[in-house]
Amino acid sequence: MARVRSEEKRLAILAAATGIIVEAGLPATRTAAIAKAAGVAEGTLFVYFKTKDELVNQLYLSIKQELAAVMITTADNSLSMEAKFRHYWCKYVCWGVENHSKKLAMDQLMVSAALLPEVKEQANVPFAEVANYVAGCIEAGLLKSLPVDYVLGVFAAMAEMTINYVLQQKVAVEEYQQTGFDLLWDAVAKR
Amino acid sequence: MARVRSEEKRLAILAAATGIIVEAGLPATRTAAIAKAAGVAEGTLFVYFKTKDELVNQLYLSIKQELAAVMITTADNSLSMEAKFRHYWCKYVCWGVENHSKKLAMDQLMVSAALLPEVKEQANVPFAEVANYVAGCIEAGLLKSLPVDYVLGVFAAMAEMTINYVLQQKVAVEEYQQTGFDLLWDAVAKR
Amino acid sequence: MARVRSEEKRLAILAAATGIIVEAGLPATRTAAIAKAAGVAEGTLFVYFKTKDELVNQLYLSIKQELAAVMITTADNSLSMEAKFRHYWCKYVCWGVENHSKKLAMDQLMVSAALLPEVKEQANVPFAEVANYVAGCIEAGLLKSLPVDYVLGVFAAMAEMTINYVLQQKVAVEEYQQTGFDLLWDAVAKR
Amino acid sequence: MARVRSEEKRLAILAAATGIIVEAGLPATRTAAIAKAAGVAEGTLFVYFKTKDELVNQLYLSIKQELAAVMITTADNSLSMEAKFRHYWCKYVCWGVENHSKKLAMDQLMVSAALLPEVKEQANVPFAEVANYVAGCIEAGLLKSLPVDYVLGVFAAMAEMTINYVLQQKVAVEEYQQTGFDLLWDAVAKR
DNA sequence: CATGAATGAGACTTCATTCAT
DNA sequence: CATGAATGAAGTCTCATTCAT
Repeated sequence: MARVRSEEKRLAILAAATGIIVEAGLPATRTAAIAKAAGVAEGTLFVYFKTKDELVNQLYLSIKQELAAVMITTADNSLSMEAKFRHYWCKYVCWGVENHSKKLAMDQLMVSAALLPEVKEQANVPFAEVANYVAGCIEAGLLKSLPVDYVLGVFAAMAEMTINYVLQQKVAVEEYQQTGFDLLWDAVAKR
Repeated sequence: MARVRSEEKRLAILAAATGIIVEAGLPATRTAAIAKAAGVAEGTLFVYFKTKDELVNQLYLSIKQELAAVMITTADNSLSMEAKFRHYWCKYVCWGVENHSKKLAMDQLMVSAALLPEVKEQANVPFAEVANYVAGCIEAGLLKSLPVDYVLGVFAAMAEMTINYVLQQKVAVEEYQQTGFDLLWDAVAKR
Repeated sequence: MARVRSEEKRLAILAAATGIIVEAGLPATRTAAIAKAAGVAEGTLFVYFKTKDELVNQLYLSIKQELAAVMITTADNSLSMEAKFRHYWCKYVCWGVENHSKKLAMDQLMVSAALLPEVKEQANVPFAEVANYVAGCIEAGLLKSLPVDYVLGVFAAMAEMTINYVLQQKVAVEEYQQTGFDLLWDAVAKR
Repeated sequence: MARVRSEEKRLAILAAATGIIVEAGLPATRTAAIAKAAGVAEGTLFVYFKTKDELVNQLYLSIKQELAAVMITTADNSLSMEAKFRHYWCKYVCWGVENHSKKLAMDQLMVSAALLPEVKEQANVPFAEVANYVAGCIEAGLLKSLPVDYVLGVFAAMAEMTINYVLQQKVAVEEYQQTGFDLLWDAVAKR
């Protein structure tokens, strides 16, 4: 990390980057445009992020961490297994719908060659709790006997798809959050 | 008469582009590199595609059309409804696993700002038959009462996810083709 | 000169070049555009003119020769000295107004680095008669004692300027042909 | 504070462009060559001029403004009408002879398709005073009753021609400055 | 000879990054 | 640290010319 002076500026740059990536796509996102949108000089951006690639990686991390926080820190341990599953699902979908830009920026970042594999891994660390929880559900016979990663994949794929559907069709999030969960549950729950 | 434009060269360029996009990512894919890999001069690329963006759009179209052809032209009309659903699924997943490069290139193309909305739409035309079929299944009470687009979304999301899983985990496609379909069917079939 | 087959095609190319040079300017005039406008294939242009530069030089020559022909071959030897001077002037101005495109193309060609000095000289040969005539007028005391080239320069400058004025102001050529000649005569005639 | 944009560099670029345009012609003038001759990096040229075309237009403007300044700011209001006319003439011709490069560059710029009509117009604004003065001379009966624009056209055509003659024949400017003015005066003055 | 696909040098311009102020 | 002018490598695309058909 570069010499950091103002966390506020760092966040402004990340936020500006998010917006421009969504509007223009990552390859067409110029550091100059990010700087301008963040209200800092072109050179200042490089005080906070050594390179554009570092900015991309940091942005990825920050968004993933935010999502993890939303899903996990709000989880109530007193919930039943299915209720917790539903909790994770709802938080994911709602976050995506409410943070449209961050979600779309993620879509860009995930296919970027600039994204380092180690950062990708690091970004998954906060989700370990979800993975553990799913593993528990499988062990408990609540979910089908499948690899944890596959179940997580189904979970994420359905969530992403549902977010996209809600945003594109401009339907109410509540309805498809419910419907989507029903499909997901039917898919993965042991009968 | 002068030399005639060769479809062979056009395809060589598209194939070369696919490979390089997968290796380097779309933004880092240089027209010079594509031309060289296709075995033509740099200028020749622009004889076949006016701009790099047009090449990108044509590549998107060609891959989508190939997938549609694989799914649809092989479908047997004598199949039962569920069997046809399974047929579509298997063809999709197998095509993705066998055409790893094209699948990964698509992932890049789909988030590209160069991809024109009209081309995106055009690429969906050949899939109309699948959509009609799904609508029929819903009407027949075989599938849950959901919007056709949502079911198609679930179908595609699960298929893409399964392809990725097979490729990343290097497991046998047959197993997850089967497993994946079971999940999908449990998710969307009316009980 | 290249292998010539059809004089008709050669002239079509020169005519097409004239038009496009006027519309787009010489640097923006593409050989492909000339060929298309002339109704021949791109390669055919190079059968008639080895290079674009040769085409430019030939075009310059052909226009200058046409102007010379118009001025000189129509001159009546029975005319008085002043009348002949006026004849040359009128023919020049009228030709320019009636052959707007050729005149404007000349303006482009004359400042082109592609125009060879030897061709420039060669283009002046047909005008020798005018120069001789002017020399005679000076010797005869009709015109001021000035270098022939300077008088010719004044003649050409005034003619070009008058042509431009008529074309830009869209006034009648007859009026300024007359007015212009009066100015020219007052300028160069010995009082 | 960062480095400040230097007028010096801007002028160096314009001067370098002038020289290369004269040597090579406008179409063969490369931005890389201009930058090198100006002693700046290739990219720097585009800090001062967004495009090559803008550079061309700015150069045209700057030369025209310099000529206007030379002609007008040195004019003495106590001069008689004819003397002022002579003053304008002499300044024009001398400027052209002394600033050979700028004069030749202008010849290239004037026929360039890159030159915007609005810039052409803007370049004429500083010459309004000359036009007004000529109008006054006509009204006062000193000059023939002709449109102001036509008289200005004759003036410019004769001046340009005289400059060219002096430069090509390598004769003394003083002589033809005088001779030229006499011709011009005989041409436009009322007898 | 006529055609137009093929060529590749080279043009203009962009943009991440540096560094003088 | 903040600024934004300066940099120059590198990218896309053009176009005069060649040459297979």
